[in-house]
Amino acid sequence: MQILSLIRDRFEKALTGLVVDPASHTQRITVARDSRHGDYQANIAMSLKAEMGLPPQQIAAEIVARLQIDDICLPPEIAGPGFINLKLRDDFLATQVTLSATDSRFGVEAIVPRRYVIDYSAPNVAKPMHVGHIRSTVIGDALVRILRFLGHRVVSDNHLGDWGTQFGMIIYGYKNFVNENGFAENPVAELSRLYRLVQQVIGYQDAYPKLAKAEAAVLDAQQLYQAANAKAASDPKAKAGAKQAAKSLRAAEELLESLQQKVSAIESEPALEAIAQNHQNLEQKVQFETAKLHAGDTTNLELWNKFLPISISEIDSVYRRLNINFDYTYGESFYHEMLEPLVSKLVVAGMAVESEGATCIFLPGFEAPMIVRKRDGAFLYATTDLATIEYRMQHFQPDVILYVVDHRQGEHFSKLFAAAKAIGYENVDLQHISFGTVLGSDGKPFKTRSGSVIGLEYLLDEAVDRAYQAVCDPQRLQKAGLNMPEEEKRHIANTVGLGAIKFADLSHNRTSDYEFNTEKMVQLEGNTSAYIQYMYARAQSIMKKSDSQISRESVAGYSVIFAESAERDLVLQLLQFEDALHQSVEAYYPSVLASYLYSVAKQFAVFFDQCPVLIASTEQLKRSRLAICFSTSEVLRLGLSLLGIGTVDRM
RNA sequence: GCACCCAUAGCUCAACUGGAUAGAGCAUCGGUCUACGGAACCGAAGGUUAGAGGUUCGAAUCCUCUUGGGUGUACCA
Repeated sequence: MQILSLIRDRFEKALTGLVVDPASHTQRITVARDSRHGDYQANIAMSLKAEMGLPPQQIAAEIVARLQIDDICLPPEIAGPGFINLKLRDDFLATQVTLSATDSRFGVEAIVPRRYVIDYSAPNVAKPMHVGHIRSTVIGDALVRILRFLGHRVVSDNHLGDWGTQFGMIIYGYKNFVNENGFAENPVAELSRLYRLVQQVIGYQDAYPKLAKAEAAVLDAQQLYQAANAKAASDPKAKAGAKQAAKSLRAAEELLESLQQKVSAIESEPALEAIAQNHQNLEQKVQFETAKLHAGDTTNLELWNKFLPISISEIDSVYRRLNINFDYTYGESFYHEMLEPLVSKLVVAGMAVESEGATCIFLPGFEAPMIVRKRDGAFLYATTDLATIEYRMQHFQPDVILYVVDHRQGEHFSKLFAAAKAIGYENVDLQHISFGTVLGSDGKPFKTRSGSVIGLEYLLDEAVDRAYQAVCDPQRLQKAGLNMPEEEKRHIANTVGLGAIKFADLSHNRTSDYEFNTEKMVQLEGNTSAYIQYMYARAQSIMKKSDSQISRESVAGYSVIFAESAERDLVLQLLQFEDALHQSVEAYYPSVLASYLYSVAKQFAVFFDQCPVLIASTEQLKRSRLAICFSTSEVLRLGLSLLGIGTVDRM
């Protein structure tokens, strides 16, 4: 039962014959922001002033007169400049909540399905996963779950980076620097070491020749800065120039510092320095290995086949912990054979042309073209992405393809989507579900103090450890009267810790950057999953203690009554579950569902505080409150599960 | 240089996409309860929504400019 759409339907009927396009106005009916204005509000009349040429209050009165809604609401009230305020009838709320509680989907109805392909997570194989991979993975997974629950047909696809330069790096690294014993003992760690080693040396070789120039640039910038400052002192108009100069100076200094870091990382270790000396132009050598792999070189292909499962098993272990599954994992390599024919086809059709030796698609509105084949004949990720669209259209016939990828690739996707349209894919809705950066507490991209990235597994471990300490603190458990075996404690810590990481991510508006702070997110108070999980556990505990056996089958016999306002407030929120789901996928913001669940949990805490259940004044009231506990549990458990977060019966 | 994004309470974030007195959580201060597990509940304080104009019944939200930050920018992904 979607209350909002029910109300909108009634308004649409009332507006029919009154205005030109009734449906377009009903979007302006929303949950009341302030409960003093009722439960829902319609902000329609004001915007109809121009169309109807009447004062908004009069329009509102007209609408209300035509509105048939008394089976759901109390008589509507008109307020302020023409708001129509609605308050739902108590008997309606009571009936609906019982009805929902008897349903395993809490009354959420399946809708006309659309076909979705959701492209998310997409880590680079052979590079260790880090905190940056959390967002795509967790947001994508939540969208898959919610859309599926609503009845859509969803294909989840992990577009693994399994064919890129990083393989050239570990192939070269393996051929030249492998520690055989280390590889035999722990291949994942050894590959990761090789990757870092090669990356460091390339970084060094790239940075070293630039050092002198960067030093000079800093000196120049300093001079310019001083000159500009001197000028600004006498001439206020030159102030902007001085600021600009300060900015340039800072940029030059930062560049120099990062170069120096790369250089000293190698020079501080003689072994690394020797490698750098003995393997000049490593970047080109690595590119050569990559090119050989792409060309089908037997040795490199064998190595690729050897390394791939190793890296994938590591990634899979992260997915297993996070309980994330994909329908398909078609990595870049999967599309490899399709690139050449695709580019040829585009060239023949005249859609791709040669420019400066590269094969390009020029797109109106973009300065630079989309390059689909490099001068040296190699293909790029743009090529793969186009081939991927083609493949998905042929095999999945989606109405929508969502790319859950960080915002820095915004321009790439605008180009890709324009190109896809240009080559004939006009009937698919392509959307870049972009998200912000994960920051450290210094407001900069999340890294260790020394600048290296932190492994994802480590962060998961940390969250679980902290959760264990907080939730399974012996004193706390004793005070709560909870006696549990070690195994259960670990299970709880796992559910709470991993939930905390997911929830911290999902509760933020995806387009904002957010600060990653394990300490805070597992602090287990405030806007965290632990708080919600805790409220769920408390509701479970009450039901367990009652002698009546409430269940989905029996709850129909527990009619709901409102003795306190806390009960009505909670029930109203529970019935907005379906609205929250629809709203969260409307523009693909899982954060809408996350904050809905938090406010339900908070509302339950109020109910819990003010409405004794087991010792309620009458048996009827006790049964009503049990039904409310049951319904709350259902919504919290279901809702969290749609975010990929679990619950436990006690914690 | 050009393009896109951002700036909201001391801190971390919301604000249903133009609605009524901008809300939560931390932190601070004060209060409640011999009720179902004190990770509880209630209250106070905290804001010229970076600044200046504009659009209209109405702006944190849309437009213009200014300031400060981030990101991307022809052969990496």
